[in-house]
Amino acid sequence: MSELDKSTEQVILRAARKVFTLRGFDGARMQQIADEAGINKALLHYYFRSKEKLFDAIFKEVMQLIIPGAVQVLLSDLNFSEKIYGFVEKYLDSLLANPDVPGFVLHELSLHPERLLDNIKGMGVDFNLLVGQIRREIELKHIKPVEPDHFMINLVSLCMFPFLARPVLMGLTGFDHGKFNAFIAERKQEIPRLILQSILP
Amino acid sequence: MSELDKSTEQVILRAARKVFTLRGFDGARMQQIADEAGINKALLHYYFRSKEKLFDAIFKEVMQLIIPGAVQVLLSDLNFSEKIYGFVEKYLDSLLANPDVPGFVLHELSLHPERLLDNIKGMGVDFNLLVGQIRREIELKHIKPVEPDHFMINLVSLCMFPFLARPVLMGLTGFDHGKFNAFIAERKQEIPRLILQSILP
DNA sequence: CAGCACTTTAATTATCCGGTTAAACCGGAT
DNA sequence: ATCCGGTTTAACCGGATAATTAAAGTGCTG
Repeated sequence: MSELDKSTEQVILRAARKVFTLRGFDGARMQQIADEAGINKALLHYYFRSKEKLFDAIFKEVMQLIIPGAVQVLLSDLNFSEKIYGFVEKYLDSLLANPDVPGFVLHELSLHPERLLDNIKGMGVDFNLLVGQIRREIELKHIKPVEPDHFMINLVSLCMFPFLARPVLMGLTGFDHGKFNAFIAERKQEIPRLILQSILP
Repeated sequence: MSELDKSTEQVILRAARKVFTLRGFDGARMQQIADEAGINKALLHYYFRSKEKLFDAIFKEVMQLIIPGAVQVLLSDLNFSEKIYGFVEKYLDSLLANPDVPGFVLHELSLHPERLLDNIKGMGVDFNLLVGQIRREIELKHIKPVEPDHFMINLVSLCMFPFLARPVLMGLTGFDHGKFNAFIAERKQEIPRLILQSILP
């Protein structure tokens, strides 16, 4: 595999990611991906034999893009407040860099949970480890007793939802691109404040 | 238009809603909708001339299903805490009755914001009215000063997101259908508690 | 009965799209 | 120069699917 190979493959993957995340698997067209990559359909199939194969490739890529980075922070040895601030900051940044990935991923997961959930399992996101962390913090009286399930869902909800609702926000309230980004930036303080004051003793 | 007409039309709309919300516009098949309704494709086109027309019909229906009911509570003359508890309770109930509507709506909105946002505008959801309510409560010192934008987004995020992530929850943690519903029921207390303690003086 | 709205059946058209193929081109490596 | 992997071009295939049509049937109503 030559240098050119790699770069073409990358060009294709970038194009595919754009089209797939924008239109979903069912809405994406191989022709559109080829156009976006500046190549032709034939070459697309030369690299990736089928739409499914191409999709699988970018889905893995995209999952690694949103999940693991921010989780590291939660497993570090910062104190609890710092962890929350750190997580939210990192997570929002990675979502800002890929604003339509969350909607894409959740939509595809809801269409084919069984097939796609394996991708998550096999990538080192250990839900139980996080829950264990929280239980420990409770035992140490660093935080009030909370249901770890609700805590995690609350945290992720508050970070991710604005991206899922972005079209509505931008269409209904006068949000433009810049205003939306500023809004998310504000949430780097807003979310930790909301979460923390509910659980700090 | 006879009684039979109406009931057939209703049968079609119910079938279409099921298939569309489950698979999205691009994933939905007219044949599948006909099967689900227990009729044939020809009759589908007899009532709704095209897939687009049928989609428009159910999209309007579905929007009215999630949006306006719960908002009433916020505009009533309950005190602020009661409003929040009431809103969350009502909203979660209507989402529980239509668990895959949120994902469907947000996905379609992100594909065709311009075309679909009109549906929202023309249905009496006055965002500014809600913001006004919040500002008034602040002036009256019923609640601490908050950004209305963040407040509203926080509230909706916490209610809606679990439904968007339901496939993940049910695939990753051992949630089954009953556990999920119980989890949502818990959130009728969890969400107002979280929200309120951040803004009550 | 006759008319009318609704419904079915079955066949057909037109389009879209994923995938394939063959032939040629190009540039770098052997 | 020759070979070869990457690339282009253009045409094509086959299947899926939305949409249409014609013809007949059903059942209610006036």
